[in-house]
Amino acid sequence: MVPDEPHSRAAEPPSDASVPKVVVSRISLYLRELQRLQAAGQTTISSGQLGTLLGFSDAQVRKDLGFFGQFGYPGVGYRVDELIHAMRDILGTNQPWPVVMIGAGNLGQALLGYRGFGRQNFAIQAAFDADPRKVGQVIQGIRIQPLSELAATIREKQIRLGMIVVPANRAQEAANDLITAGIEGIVNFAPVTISLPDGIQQVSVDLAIELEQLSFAVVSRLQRPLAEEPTAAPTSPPTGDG
Amino acid sequence: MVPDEPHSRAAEPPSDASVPKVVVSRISLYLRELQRLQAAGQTTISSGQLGTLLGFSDAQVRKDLGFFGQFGYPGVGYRVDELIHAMRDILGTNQPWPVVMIGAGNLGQALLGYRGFGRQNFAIQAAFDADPRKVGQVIQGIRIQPLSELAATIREKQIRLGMIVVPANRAQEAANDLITAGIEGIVNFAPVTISLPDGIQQVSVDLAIELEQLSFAVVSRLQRPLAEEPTAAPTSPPTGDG
DNA sequence: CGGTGTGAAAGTTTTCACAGCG
DNA sequence: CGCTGTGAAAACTTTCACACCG
Repeated sequence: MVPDEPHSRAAEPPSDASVPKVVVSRISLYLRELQRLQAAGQTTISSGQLGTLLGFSDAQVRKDLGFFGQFGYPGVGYRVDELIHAMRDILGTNQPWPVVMIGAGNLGQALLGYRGFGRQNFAIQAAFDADPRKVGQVIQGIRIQPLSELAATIREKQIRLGMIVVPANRAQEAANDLITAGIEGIVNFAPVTISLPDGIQQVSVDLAIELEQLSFAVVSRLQRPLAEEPTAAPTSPPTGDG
Repeated sequence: MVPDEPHSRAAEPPSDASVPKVVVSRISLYLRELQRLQAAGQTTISSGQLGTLLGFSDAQVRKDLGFFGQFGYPGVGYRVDELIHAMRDILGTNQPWPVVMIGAGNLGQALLGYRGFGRQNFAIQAAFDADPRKVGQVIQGIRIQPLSELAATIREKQIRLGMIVVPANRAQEAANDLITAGIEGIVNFAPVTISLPDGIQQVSVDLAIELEQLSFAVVSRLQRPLAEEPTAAPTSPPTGDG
């Protein structure tokens, strides 16, 4: 327990050692669930309830939160709205994040229209494509711009995050363009490894790999003797509003 | 070392304990890189080279492969084509996987046209939507069907994997439909936790969460003192053909 | 040599268990 | 009471280091 700061409850910066990635990914899951509970009118929740909804132990929920501060009330649990605010502070999403996209193909166009970003304070503010036939088109209210305008737009709109949605053989080039323009973090949807300078953050999403992980899970379960597991029925799932 | 099987080199089933998920996800990355190297004409690779291309240690590459069998030649490394074949055996992608999709909105339509699936032997063979205005439309060569036809189609086409690409409030319902129809694994793109019976595999992709992980990484780096890191230039990345 | 495969050591994450609090 | 926050123990993952191989 920290002896100074006798009253503060807010999120502290990750005071000394860095927080494991897997903890941060669970924070996002907690937040998503809490937002759902908030919309359903629930005002407090215990670590045990929250964990059960997501398949984690109560101790894991508490340990994860413990990396960032003290948010709970002994005997009561956590106040949902407070915890949401704290987690958004942790993740940085109490502030808006304008995002730039490179690649306006099939997938890029779908991302331009994806409703899930706005709620977490992300907004694609500009989109670029190397194909002159795409440039000038307006998709989901965003005009596709030529790459020559990338750096100026990023500067003017103060954009810090980029998404790469180009074919694999163009991805490194797109990354280089983003870095040159001063971007600080990249989500890469191209199915290829890209190299970035130190200090630039990246997250990768490879859709085919997600399916591979699933096919592995399916075939490896069949090869295993498959013990216990009494074959539950898919009728009513836990709707989780305690 | 296994004393029997004096000659076999092929992938063994995960003989006793289960393989950590993180190992399987790296296997997918190794495979992706190996396929790129194969296309570039490289025929052998060492654990050190492969690791360097992906940012892992040589020991980690060898340990990961060690979960599944022995694939290397001391003093030489691994034969690229052999290792690709072995990894596809491990992941299950030497066989074709027909896939069913529920939800033909923005994102679903983009996934119907995504070229990256075919190479790993996945093919979306049928797509469904609850909206009668979508039903009957042909998108990327696939006719959108009504949900009433789901079970029959899955049976006829022997489909084992499903993708959920519906809004959050429909996702559990879609999952239940898939389970009832006999699907064995689900990729869930809806931003909500879904409950499945034991034995049904799932993988989740939440696009907003990916961006959250990125914003966390960006803001937490700024709060940290940011030691060392001599600021490399984004000029020529390692193209990796040793 | 150059490189694999693998026990043993080191490091990391999860679970346990309980003092303390409203 | 019921639940948090947190050290300590257990479980797991990564790195080390080296025998062995062609």
